Amino acid sequence: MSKILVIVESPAKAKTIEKYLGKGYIVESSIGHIRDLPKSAAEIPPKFKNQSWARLGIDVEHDFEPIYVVSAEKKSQVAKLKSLLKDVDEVVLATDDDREGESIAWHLYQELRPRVPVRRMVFHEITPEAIRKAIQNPRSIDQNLVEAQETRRALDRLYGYEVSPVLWKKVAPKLSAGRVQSVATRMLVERERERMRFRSATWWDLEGLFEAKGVRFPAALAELDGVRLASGKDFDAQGRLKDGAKVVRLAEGEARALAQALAGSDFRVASLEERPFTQRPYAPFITSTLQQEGGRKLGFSAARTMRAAQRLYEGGYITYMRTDSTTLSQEAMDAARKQVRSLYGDAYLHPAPRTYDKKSKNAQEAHEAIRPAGSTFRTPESLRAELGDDEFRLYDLIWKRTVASQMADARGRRTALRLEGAASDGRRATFSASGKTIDFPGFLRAYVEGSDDPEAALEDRETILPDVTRGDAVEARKLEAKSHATQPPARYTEASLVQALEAAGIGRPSTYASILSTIQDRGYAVRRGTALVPTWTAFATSALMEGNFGRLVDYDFTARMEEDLDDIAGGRKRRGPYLRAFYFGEGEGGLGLKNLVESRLETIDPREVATIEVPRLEGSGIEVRVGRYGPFLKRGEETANIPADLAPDELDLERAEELLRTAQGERVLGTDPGTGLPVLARAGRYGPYVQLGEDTPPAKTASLLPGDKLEALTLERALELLSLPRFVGKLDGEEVWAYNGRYGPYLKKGSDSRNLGSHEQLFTVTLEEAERLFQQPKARRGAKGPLRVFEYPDREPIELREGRFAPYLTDGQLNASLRSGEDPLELSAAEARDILGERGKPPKNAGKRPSRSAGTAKAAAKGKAGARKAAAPAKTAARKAPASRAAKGGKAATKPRAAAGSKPAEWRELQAYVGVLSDTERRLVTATRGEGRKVEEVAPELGLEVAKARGMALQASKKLNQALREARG
DNA sequence: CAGTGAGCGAGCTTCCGCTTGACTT
Repeated sequence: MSKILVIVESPAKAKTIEKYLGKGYIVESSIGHIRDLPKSAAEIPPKFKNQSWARLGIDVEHDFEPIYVVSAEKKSQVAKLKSLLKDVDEVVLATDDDREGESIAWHLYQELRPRVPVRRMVFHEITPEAIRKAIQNPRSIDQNLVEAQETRRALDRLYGYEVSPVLWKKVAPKLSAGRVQSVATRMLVERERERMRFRSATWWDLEGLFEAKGVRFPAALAELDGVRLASGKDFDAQGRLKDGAKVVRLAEGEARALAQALAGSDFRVASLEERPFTQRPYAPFITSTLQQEGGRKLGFSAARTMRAAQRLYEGGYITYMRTDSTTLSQEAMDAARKQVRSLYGDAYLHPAPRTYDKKSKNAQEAHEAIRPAGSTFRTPESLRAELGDDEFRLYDLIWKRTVASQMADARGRRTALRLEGAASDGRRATFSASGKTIDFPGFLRAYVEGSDDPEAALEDRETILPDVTRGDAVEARKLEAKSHATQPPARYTEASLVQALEAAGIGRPSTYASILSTIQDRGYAVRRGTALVPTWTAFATSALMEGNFGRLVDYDFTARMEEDLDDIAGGRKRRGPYLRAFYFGEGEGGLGLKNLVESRLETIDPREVATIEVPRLEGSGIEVRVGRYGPFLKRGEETANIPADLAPDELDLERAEELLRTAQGERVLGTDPGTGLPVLARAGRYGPYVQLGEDTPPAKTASLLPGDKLEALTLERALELLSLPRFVGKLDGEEVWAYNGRYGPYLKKGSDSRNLGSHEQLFTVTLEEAERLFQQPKARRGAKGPLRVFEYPDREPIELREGRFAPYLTDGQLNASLRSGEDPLELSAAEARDILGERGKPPKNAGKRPSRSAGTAKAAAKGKAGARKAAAPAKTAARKAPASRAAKGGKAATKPRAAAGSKPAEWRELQAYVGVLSDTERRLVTATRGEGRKVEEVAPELGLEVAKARGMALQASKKLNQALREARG
């Protein structure tokens, strides 16, 4: 008997199908994609490593030929499939019937290279008949569809891997950009910008409680003397009444006076309108709506909803949970209708089977809607005992929604009632009340959709009005003036962002949940309650993207891409030309990503990118910037960290001033008894420190030591820190001092120095210990020694040393760092030799450059290409290099000094270069540094604000130092 | 976003979309 191997994507699906197919069939799964472009350097096959395009995983020079690798976690599955292949006579590739599914089938074919016949087929429904029918109608792999997928993959890779590095260099390392996440982030940012520009308007009205025929009901003032009362929709986002709005706007006093004037008035029914309505049930669940309702009704995050759904699917309780199709199979339709009839009766059944149009853009519809599995739906109650809590609640939701989708419309009436009364001042007031009566609940018996807006949900409930007719008297029980305010547009929640992305055709059901975690993991958004609040980093990134890669964050970008992919799938376009236009800019309207990125790397000024526009701070001289240590405010030389829990739209001028006043972390600890000067704790660019005196420059500063916390610092400890350096004693006639330095604690004796083991030793080290330390050679090469030494008969020994970044190997000529997977303890001599041979490199700075300034180095490296714009790129480079180092968790220790080894220059040395300064700068520095006067005193004479003068003085000093360095060569 | 002296050495971060465990807590 012949055997057939059927390969599907999901193991759970494989299990189900195997049951239906029975003997003669082996059903296995690929577990999704089996191959992909290499993710990182470690996955790139060695033979491509030297190619300039290797980091992309796509040979952009040869028609965008992709490199595919079987990722580590799929290797065992691929091996399993290969071994199963040996014993079968035929292979059936039954992956999903969409672009990705077709591609998986093709990759399976490529990777497995079966020697037996291969057929491609698709199931749209998992029932014995449907599967048997599919098996009888095989087709071949659709190469155009595969090509469309490959195009999509390449475009996403090129976008992500070309643009992300721009962010690393201009904003912060490890950030990312991508077709989906960058648009998602932009949506959050744009909404927050609206909120930041928003000005609220307030108005007043009257709310009354009326009674007629024994029924009490609320009604609100709608008109005054026939003119409509202003309400929220009459105001614009600036809090102004819209042009041409013919309305009355009541102020508080007027509203209260009117309430008084109406007290005791007679009211009559002026009009009564009744309109019938019907309401259709909602479409069965797809991934996005399931996530939305899971969030609204159950309070689940998108990820939690999907975890529960996955378990339900694996247990065979529901159909596949990653779908964009609202279609129910015939089997499901029958089951739902049967259940409606038995649970609610024929009256509740919609006369004909209901179908729902696909509603999302770019839907691929490879699966059916999410619904209870099987041809008979099990009721939630019957599963109570066997399901976990989350699963039960989610199943209940799915079951209700599916059943409701086949039920009858709800029918009811909406009534609008208007009441009139005359005020004592002669004005005529009209109140309106609305009611809603459900005559026949239909599907509402089973399911009411949740809402993001609880107020709207409340209004949705049934409201009963008394059975009155025109002219009937109505009694006012209570009349109250009430204030209202317009609200800014609401922030996105996880659910509403998914909805917005889906509406724009961006992202796929399988990725919605991970999009949300990506933008949170990258620090573009944080959750506050259910709301997603964009961070300042998101503002900086989005502004960069909008200003420099506008087309890539266009909301229609994906939509246009999808059209092009459809053309490729339909054979009307080719992958090559399309990608060449996108990447190289060939052809009309081609984007030309490669050149765009190159030119933007030159032109984008990181300082500009780091500065964020905040409308409410315009003209105040206060800037918001994102720096290495997070967002901060800046006004001249004053700075203050912006607390993480302050949402961008909450930062107004008042708050900003307050933050600057009590600069975060900055506080006065007390007074130094010795000098009488105040002791301040502050957060600086090199971390927290304490400062003696309020002047600029302060009398003294000292960094906090590793165990110290800025928030918990005491005056006592601060004074201790400020007491450094400590005089330890005299050795050989020279003074020994204990310093806390850039590279840690150390002892200094004349021009000689030694590291100390711990910071506490600064306070405890004795002269005897110091003497011993100075007797030992300097703690460099010899002191630490290699971790291990590998010896070889035929070559120099190789040493394994502890490095600043990671352990590394060296033989004196070549060095190579160990990578994450390589254990320094497990390493063998042979491996060490291989590693050094494979990627050993001679030291870069073999004692050539006097300056380690990154700015100089980068500018120099740019050489010919950058010569034209030498000034601008140099500035760029100077800032970005320290940024990338610092963010790695390295402290100030790795910051390069502009001029190694130079001491702060003396004024008399600098004086010679005042020619490089402007007139004002020169007068300022001469007065402060030359004559020792205070900035506060000099500033008014020069017509400057003190803060500005401080900044100028600092700039001037930098210029002078720069000039001095240049002169020294 | 403060100032406080030394120096061998790097390699990586990142995309979107298809799928589950294998890990630990």
